Amino acid sequence: MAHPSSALVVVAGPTASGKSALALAIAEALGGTIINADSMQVYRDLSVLTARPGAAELARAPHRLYGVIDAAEACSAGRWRTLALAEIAAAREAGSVPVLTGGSGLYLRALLEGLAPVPPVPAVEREAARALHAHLGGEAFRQALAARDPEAAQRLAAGDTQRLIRAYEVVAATGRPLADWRRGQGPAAGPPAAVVLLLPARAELYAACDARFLRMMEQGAPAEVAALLARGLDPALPAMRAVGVPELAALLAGRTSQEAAVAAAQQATRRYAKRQYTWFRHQMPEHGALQKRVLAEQFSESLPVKILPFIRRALLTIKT
RNA sequence: GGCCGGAUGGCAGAGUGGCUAUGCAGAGGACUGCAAAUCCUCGUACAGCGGUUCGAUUCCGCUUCCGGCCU
Repeated sequence: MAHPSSALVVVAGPTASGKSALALAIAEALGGTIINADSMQVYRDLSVLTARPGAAELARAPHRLYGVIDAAEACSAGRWRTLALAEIAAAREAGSVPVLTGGSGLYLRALLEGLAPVPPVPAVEREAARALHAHLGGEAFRQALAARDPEAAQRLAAGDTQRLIRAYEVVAATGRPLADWRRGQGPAAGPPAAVVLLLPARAELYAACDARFLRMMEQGAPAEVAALLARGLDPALPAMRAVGVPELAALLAGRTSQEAAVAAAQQATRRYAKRQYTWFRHQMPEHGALQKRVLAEQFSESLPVKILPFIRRALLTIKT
């Protein structure tokens, strides 16, 4: 027997804003299932460093998509979306409200707005694009792209390696520019949702970021990184580039002091949080099937009480 | 007390008689399949007061402060 509403709950916000705690409180109150929407918490090898929920939290509500992918693999917005849709369906099947939480804006958007139906680009094609970029350099590569996708070449900066390569591999593999694929799709709205956005004051959040990293150090972050490094994986893999991994790797290699490594990791966290603010302020989907509430504060014991009425109401009134 | 060397944007650190680096921090922004990623943009700062000069952050003097050495 399914839950009366087919809407889902989304708790978003920058790192260390307390979204996991809020999501947990909401899931407990509604009998929901927490589904991870964080690009780094999906990796099995990263637990302490990504502030993954611990045993105590896991016992309070079902958690899905945490630590389900090996660090040797690269997740992606598309792959995550497929996994998330399956988990959402499974939760509903079980009569549980899906509560999505995580700081990866692109993932949330892919879910809430849909993704252009670009067919998967074959690995050979991707490798070819990367090799060509490495060979030509940014500006010449951009010009090479202009021959096939003038619009993208015009829009992207020569230094924007990642997007340049993506645009190139898509035209190369499909014969159609990325923007073309997007147009074909239209404004495909995803599932209806009640969205809670946590945007605490900057100084307050930065302090929380700093304190949390110190806690991670005590909880064994260096050992976690040591174990990851021992696998000898490609340093270009996403998991290898998570905040704290390069910094602690430098510490373990004796290239820096503990104090410097911690400071660098804290700073990387703050920068990441800053980018998340910009994203959540301007890029979060807005459409008819979404009801959004923005809270300018961090998680606190009183927050769930404050926000639950909105969520309950939204779940009942959202058109499905 | 004397001699010498410094004083540059939040920090580090170049430099020049007119066009006022750079790095880091910080801020704003972009963002459709590696997103904890990948990028873009943003700062007349030259210790104070006089003087020289068409023009001083750059030259000179004094003051203050900071270092070093000497007594």
